[in-house]
Amino acid sequence: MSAIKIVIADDHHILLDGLKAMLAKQSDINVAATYENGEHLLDELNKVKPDLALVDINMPGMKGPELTQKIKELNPSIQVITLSMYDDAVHIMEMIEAGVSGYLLKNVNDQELIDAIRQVHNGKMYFSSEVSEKITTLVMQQQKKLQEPEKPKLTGRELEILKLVADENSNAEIAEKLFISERTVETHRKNMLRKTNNKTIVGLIKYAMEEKLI
Amino acid sequence: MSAIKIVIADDHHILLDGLKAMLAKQSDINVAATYENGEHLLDELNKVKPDLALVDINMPGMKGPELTQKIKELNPSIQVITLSMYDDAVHIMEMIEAGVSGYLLKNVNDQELIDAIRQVHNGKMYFSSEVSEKITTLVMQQQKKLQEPEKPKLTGRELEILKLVADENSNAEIAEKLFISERTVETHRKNMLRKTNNKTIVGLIKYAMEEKLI
DNA sequence: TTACAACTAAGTGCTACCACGTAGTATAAA
DNA sequence: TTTATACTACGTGGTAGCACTTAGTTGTAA
Repeated sequence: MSAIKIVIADDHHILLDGLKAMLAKQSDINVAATYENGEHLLDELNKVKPDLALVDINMPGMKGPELTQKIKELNPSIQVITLSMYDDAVHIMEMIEAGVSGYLLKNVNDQELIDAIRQVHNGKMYFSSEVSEKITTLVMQQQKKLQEPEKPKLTGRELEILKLVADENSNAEIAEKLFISERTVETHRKNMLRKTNNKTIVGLIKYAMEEKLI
Repeated sequence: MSAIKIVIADDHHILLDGLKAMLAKQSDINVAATYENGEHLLDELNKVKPDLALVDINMPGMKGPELTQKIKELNPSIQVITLSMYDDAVHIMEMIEAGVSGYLLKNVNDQELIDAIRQVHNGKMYFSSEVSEKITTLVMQQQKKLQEPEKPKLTGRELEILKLVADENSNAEIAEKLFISERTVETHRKNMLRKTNNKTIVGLIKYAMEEKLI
């Protein structure tokens, strides 16, 4: 079986040199080329024809998600593993959506990186443990959201009145400002309380602030 | 003038190797030792007697701030530069408080790192531009805070009542729960309104949420 | 020992808000 | 055309909250 041909893009060339040296020691891995940015990697992609690309997530110019997408567009059979210093949900999700097969944090050790490369080359996916945890949490949150009853939507008029209430206007003042009857203002308040499952205006204000409505 | 004797602690040994190789090329810099964690560095500090320590901020075991403090305790003349992948205010401030002379992000290029080492060795401080910006912002926020009228402080009892109010308890319910008179509850509410410059409970709840009191 | 802050408590009267019900009009969706 | 939603509006009655004031007790700082 021939060596896994990989290319690397990382603007941090101290790391790049280290990676290259370390991976060169592996008989089943062949570092075909390294690049300091995504554009150069893309330029040579069709010429080099790697099996796998190891890309930094945060480079000057093209960022990880965009680079990954472009690699996948040019040749979907090329696997992409990202090396990231970010373990937050946003970065992870962006990269997964872009089509990475692996997501490693930059504090990864040699063996784990090599394992990840081999595993991804065998058609599996690889995420370091911190990243896996984040993904699990995200999936759970997503499911929880789906189970939750959808949030009550306030109408435009109701929001208008809510803002005035939050501004410490009395019902009489609101009625005056909106040229409507004080009764109407009360009706709107009542409807909002019902929709948001609150007993008093206090709960409504808390709801509004949590939902950033005011 | 003799070479600057430095030691490096970083658990990411790919980076460690790269750093060592790169710095070794500088005639005025002598990498005396490298360590994979802070404890080892401290153990040998008195033996090696470096001029300057380059430390990672996030290592297994002892973290950057603690390590920096200990280095400074053992020998205040040793300068510390940290290499961090975090550019947030909390990490930066912790390291500055711990006594670092430089704070560089891990995407630093060779020349900037070398410049930083030389500059810090000459008794100056060095922060990479992103870090400087953060510090500037922080200082400005601090000054703004000082100019602002100090926020009214609510007493413990008042906070207790505020939380119950925010939980949609009526004054009567609060009185019952706290074994005090309803009058007293009213007095506390009134005092809070006065202190926070609010007319109604709505403003007080908004204040409490903004200040994360509830 | 004085002075102050915090917590407690009370009286009185007003009114803003709430509960509950009813209902007409306009607009958009089915 | 029917149905649903949003917006409008009114009545009645009850009460929670607010304004304004005064004041005793306790702990602590000066």
